[in-house]
Amino acid sequence: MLEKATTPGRERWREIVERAAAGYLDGGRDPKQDRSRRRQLDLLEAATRVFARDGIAKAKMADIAAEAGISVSSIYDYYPSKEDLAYEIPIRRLAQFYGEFLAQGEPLRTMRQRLRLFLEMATEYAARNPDWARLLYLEIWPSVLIEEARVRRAVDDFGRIVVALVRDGAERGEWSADINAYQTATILMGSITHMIITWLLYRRPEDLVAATQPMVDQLLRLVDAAGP
Amino acid sequence: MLEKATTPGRERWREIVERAAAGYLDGGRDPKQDRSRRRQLDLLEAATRVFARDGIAKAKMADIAAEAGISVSSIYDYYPSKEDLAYEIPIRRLAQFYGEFLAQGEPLRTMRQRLRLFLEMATEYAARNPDWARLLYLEIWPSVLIEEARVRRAVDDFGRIVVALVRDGAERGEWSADINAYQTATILMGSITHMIITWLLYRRPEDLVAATQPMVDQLLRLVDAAGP
Amino acid sequence: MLEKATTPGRERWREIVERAAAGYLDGGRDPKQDRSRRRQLDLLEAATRVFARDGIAKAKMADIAAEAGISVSSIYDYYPSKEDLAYEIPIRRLAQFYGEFLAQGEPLRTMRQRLRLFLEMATEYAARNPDWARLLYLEIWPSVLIEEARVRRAVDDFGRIVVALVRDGAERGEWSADINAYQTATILMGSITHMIITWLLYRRPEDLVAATQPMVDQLLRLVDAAGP
Amino acid sequence: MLEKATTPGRERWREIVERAAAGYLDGGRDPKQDRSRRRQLDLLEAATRVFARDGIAKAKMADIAAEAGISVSSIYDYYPSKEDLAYEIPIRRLAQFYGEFLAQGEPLRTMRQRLRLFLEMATEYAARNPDWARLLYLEIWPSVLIEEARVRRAVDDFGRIVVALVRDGAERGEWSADINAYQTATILMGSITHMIITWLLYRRPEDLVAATQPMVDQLLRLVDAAGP
DNA sequence: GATGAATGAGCCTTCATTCAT
DNA sequence: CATGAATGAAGGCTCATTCAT
Repeated sequence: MLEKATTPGRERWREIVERAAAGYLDGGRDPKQDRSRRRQLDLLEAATRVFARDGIAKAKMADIAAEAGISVSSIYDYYPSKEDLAYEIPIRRLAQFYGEFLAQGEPLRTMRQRLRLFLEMATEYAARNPDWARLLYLEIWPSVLIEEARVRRAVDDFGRIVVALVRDGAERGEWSADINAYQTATILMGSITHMIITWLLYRRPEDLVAATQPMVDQLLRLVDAAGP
Repeated sequence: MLEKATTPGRERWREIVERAAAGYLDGGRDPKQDRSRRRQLDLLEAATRVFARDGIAKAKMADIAAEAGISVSSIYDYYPSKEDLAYEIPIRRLAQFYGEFLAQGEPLRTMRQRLRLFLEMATEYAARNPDWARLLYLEIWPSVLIEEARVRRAVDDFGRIVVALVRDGAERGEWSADINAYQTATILMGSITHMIITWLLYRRPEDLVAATQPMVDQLLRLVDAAGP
Repeated sequence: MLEKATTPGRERWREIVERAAAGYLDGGRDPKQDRSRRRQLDLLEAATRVFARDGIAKAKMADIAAEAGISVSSIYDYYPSKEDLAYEIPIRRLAQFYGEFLAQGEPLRTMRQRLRLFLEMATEYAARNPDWARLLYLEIWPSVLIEEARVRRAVDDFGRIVVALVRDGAERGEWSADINAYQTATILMGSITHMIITWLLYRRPEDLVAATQPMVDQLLRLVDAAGP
Repeated sequence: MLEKATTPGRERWREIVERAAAGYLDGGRDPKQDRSRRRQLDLLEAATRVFARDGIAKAKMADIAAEAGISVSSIYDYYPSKEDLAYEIPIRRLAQFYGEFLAQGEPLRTMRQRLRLFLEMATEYAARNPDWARLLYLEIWPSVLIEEARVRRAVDDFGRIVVALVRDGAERGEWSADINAYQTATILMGSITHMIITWLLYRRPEDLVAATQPMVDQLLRLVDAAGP
């Protein structure tokens, strides 16, 4: 088992995260279009704010354009529809998030550390980007209606990564091999997610990041103690 | 301490649940209007289905009317607007849920049992009423836009009850008095909620209720082991 | 001329007024239906208030029913449509008004007196029944849309009577035979009507009836002085 | 006079008319938007026709759009609601009318002439713009419901101007200083208004403008002869 | 490349009217 | 008789999307 622990095949998490992080590398930049790039990013940020505030369904293209300081019809130069615009945001943001996790998680030694990192990064990212967090946790995540495959996959990767980390840790012997990875991942993700949502809705706890740490401690203890 | 265990002051949960369950006792029924009552219930169920399927924002009154087998304008005999119709559903359903929990939880001996009951009832109720669950967990819960106080309160009571149960258990000495009730409640609720949402979105795990039990076991072990 | 002054043929006004006043004698009362009669009158008064307040086009049957203390569908026992209800009011009221004028005007000696009576009665009636006056002067009179012949006729009789009085006075030698009856009637009616409308809209002058008298004096001087 | 006769203080009418005429000078035109201006004017004229025909309350936006040859939603590019559209018409038209009166009335020598001008202009304007006249005299003027301050003021200015002219004439010694300006104005306005309304409703007299002149003669004789 | 202008499709809501009881 | 209950028809308004300039 120990040998196996070093087998590349076992590093499920890396594989998943790498693919997830690659999601946004969909084209080189045309230097001529840098100004256009900038506009597009402004647009995405403006859209994030408006979607977060009004919800995707009720958000108006006119409001987004105003927020971005461009004309409504210009939006259609970048995205063919409101939906496409809305979906581009999680695709990019999540890919970026996964990329950051990859960079910071790679040097770490244990899965336990990576698990902690992942959970804490999630809250930190949310705390730093509350509009985006609202959009992700309150709009996109729960949306039954989103069928766009790339969005679905990007969101699902979140859970897959946690499951992979738990499994990888088990295989490496960091905790019981009998651990129910799926169930444990549900607890980890659900707890973090719930805390973030509560913060988004009620601003409680006041300091989201600070409150996360002890909870992660408690959650990791659960992992350590995990039986079947 | 043991005597205190029976002191009314300690039974926070009862107080909260009783008030929450009373939410729907807002009027006796006029026997003459039984037919009307029936229509109204049909309407609420039809609305639940449509809201669950399309989301509140995108749901059409015409679809609801068709689903209920009545005319659109008849809906307005019962509710003054789409919003009001949408809000009536969680208000009633949650009150009913709290009422059932009160009835089943009262005879129990320990808070631990009540905690388990509450969490398991949540998944059972969701499994039995998937449309309603979709509406609650995917639409109403995450909605930033709902400001109607009664809805807000009914939803918030969910968390309040879990916190109260944890606290009551601590005071009765069922677990460490140092337990961080709020954090623990976050974990409990988040885990259950996350599992339900995952089931609603992906039908995984296949048997929601069966999958819940071991997770609740694991969660309760967490409570038992809880330190500060 | 004097003989002619007493000739019945000359008394145009009487003929017109008598026919106009007869408008409401459209049926004897069935003693059994006295209660129903009462209800109907209540309804008409309630409708007058609501029509005066909201305008005929915007008035709602529901409001009228509420104001009358009956059910909406009961209204349809009396009148087949909102329009019919609205039109019944001026038909009755005007006939009643013409009847009163006939009674009070008959004993008078001169057309000048009758003219004065008619103009003053118009303001008095308006002052005493402001709701009805609003309905007549602000809704029915200016309405292009009313095509119901009986209403049209009842309203038109108002002008016809004034013209007839002017003509009769001329024939009786009370003023110049060269008087332009139509033009003079326009001035008389327009002035009175305008004063009433101003009062209805702005409550100015405060005392409508008191303000009318000097104006009628001035108007009659005009008649006296009338040339072609 | 003699100079004093020209003293600003006395020229009440000028002050009122100038302010009233200024109502529509609410912005220079952006030359780039000339096409848009044109559309807007077309729209206003189409709306005038439809409002005149069906009444404001019963007029349909769809009909107005069809009449103007544009789409319904385009109307909302110009005016936020049917009411706003309806109110813009009298505001503009009346300001324009007051402006024309100012231009033509200024060079005149006597208030008597101005009074005649004003009354005759009113009928001429109505005869030339029967749709607008219908809207003003049959819909807006009598409407109890219009509370928009600018409309109210524009309409009220009509009466205020007549009163001012009568007063100014009295002060200049053109007629008795004891004249009851308010009552006289009521007669003048009421007569003209009544004649116009009669013409609008029944097309009688056939030639409105021609019929007006002798009536104004008669009315001015009344002013000349006015006592208290 | 950017946008002002225009629109069609659609949806919520209102309300006069009907009818079974 | 009286009415509660139900509805069809209609209309104001919104808004994502298109397109000529």
